[in-house]
Amino acid sequence: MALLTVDGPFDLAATLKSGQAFRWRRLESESDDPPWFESVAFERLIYLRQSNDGVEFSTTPDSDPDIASLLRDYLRLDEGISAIYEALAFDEQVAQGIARYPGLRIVRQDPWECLASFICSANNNIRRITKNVEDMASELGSPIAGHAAERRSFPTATQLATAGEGVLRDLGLGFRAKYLVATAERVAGSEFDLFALRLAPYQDALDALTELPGVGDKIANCVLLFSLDKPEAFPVDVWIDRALREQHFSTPTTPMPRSHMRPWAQERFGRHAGYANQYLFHSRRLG
DNA sequence: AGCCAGGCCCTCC
DNA sequence: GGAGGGCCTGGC
Repeated sequence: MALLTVDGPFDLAATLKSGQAFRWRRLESESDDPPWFESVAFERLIYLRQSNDGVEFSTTPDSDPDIASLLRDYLRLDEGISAIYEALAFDEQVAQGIARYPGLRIVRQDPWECLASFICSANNNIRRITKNVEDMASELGSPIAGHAAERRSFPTATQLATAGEGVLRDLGLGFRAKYLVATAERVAGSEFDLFALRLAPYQDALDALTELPGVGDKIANCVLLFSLDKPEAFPVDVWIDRALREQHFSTPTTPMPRSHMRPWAQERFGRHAGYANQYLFHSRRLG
């Protein structure tokens, strides 16, 4: 076991269970200690637990000496969260969210797993998205070295494309199956470089993503925010729609259509729009 | 029974 | 460009 030191507010449970990533499980704790969270990443089983000093972690297998830096990176532990909070404090609704959930952070996931997971999110609920993602891993992913009977890595684009629509439909993915396969084929091919979008400007990356089947503006912005280093991304879903409508567009005779909300919010919140989004979403959803 | 769930796509206008 | 309907599935 080892420790990741954290600077500034950090809430592991809120961060891992806020609908950004879908493979974190809260394990039953035997005592009053904080619970462990388990996931599969970096071809390993990953365990994280909040402690007074930061985040404890262990992985299996544990042979990689760089795993600590990978986890720091995943959890964005070196992000200057306090400065972001200060920059967003002008908005009353966001400020209330920050006060209620200090330390809720935006993670930095693997882009492919993030993209495939959010394709599953269309017209779906978080509970079922979680099941869909886990079922794809169990059925199509690769086992962890030394842990053949346990959870598997999320399938690569090639693994998903090879499986085909029928297999995914049988797994219960519904109409998303054809989108998953078609997008997996594009990502597995040589023309579309998903990882390279981390270095592309926001608008270029957005345009590229929305060319993919099953990926519209909302899902693209989720992928940009949670995996492609675009902190200005602002996914507008039903919860954000409600939150903004209630706060800012409740009275006008012509209510703002959803398509206008993202530009409006990005103008308002600027380069930290993604954090504003996460707080509006989390606060409104948990009520 | 009918509606909703962190949408997207297609068709019409 | 935008409004309307269909879509897999599961839970209430």
